[in-house]
Amino acid sequence: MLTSELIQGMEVARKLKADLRRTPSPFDNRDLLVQRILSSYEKALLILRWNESNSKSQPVGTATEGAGLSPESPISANGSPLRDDIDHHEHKPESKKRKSVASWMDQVRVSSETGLVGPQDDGYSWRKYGQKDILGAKYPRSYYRCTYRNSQNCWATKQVQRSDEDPTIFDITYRGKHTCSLGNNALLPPNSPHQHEKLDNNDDNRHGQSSQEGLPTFTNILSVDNNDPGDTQTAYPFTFPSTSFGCSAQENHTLLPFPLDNDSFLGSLSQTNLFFPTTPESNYFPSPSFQINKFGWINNKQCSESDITDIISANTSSTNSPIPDFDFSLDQVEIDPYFPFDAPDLLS
DNA sequence: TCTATTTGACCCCG
DNA sequence: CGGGGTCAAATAGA
Repeated sequence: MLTSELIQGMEVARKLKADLRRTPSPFDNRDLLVQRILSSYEKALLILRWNESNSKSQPVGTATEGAGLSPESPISANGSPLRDDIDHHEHKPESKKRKSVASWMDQVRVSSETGLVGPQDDGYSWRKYGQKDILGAKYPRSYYRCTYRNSQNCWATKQVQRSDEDPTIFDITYRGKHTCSLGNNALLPPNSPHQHEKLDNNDDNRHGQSSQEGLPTFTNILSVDNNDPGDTQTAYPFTFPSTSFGCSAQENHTLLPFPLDNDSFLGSLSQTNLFFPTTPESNYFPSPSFQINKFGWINNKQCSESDITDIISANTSSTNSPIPDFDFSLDQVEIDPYFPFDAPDLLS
């Protein structure tokens, strides 16, 4: 039933899309918004299917493909990205058995307009601790850990890998949950502005200035890692706030048209607090404009997971502006569908 | 002087 | 043995 309901909603959204195309509107965003709605449905369906057949293979397949996750992206590809996590529990890494920590991937696309950057902030403060050339990858992978690892025992880490095929896309794999104040609050403003830049610089600069990339567009993709044992997955509740949230948060912004209420689906989204759980962050949004249109926006994602390894990917977006990530519930995984796939249309 | 990044070495694991 | 992830000394920047 859920599936059929989703399909139905998707169909309606498609009709709306077609209808919108017939009638020019002042809002350019409309089409984009509709596309996002569709993407959310697609993701929901994918997830649903995935859970049903969580067995083994990648569930995500379809979804991601659209997104453009590089199939080969090391991250996703690896069979066991999960393994790596570090033990949170014990601060000491030594334990041989690593407990799996939740991990999820985000893809961020930066369009190059401006030149800045690479992937951006997700609102947390990260410290780079390594960079490696990855076999088969054109660009090196950068490793970051939470700046507050020592001071607050926050063991969250992330890896940033620029996509070979599309240098404007960065695959970001997050591992572990933030236990630092930023994480808890979810969203404190990123205190350190520097980080943003750095992030970008690193990856980009070295290898080719990516800096060209600007901010603006991103795509997010959701990917799920299969690695996990199927069970876990099922466990997660997925919520997709994504798209909506960007909008919702900023309500005023242009995007208004966003129909949150209608669908159950959307409705659910709205529920998710993800977005602004703590409110304060809302302020952060970079700029008012930062919404969907052009600038970056932000997405967050989070997931938390229990001990099982899981990976979920969500999207992140990047923009220069600081954006907070929201962490919230651990139990749930949240995914932002922001834009699900890179639908070419959408972008640009 | 302090903090963050760079980068080669080291370690673990398949 | 080699790849991927992390460490940590050296270095850069504020």
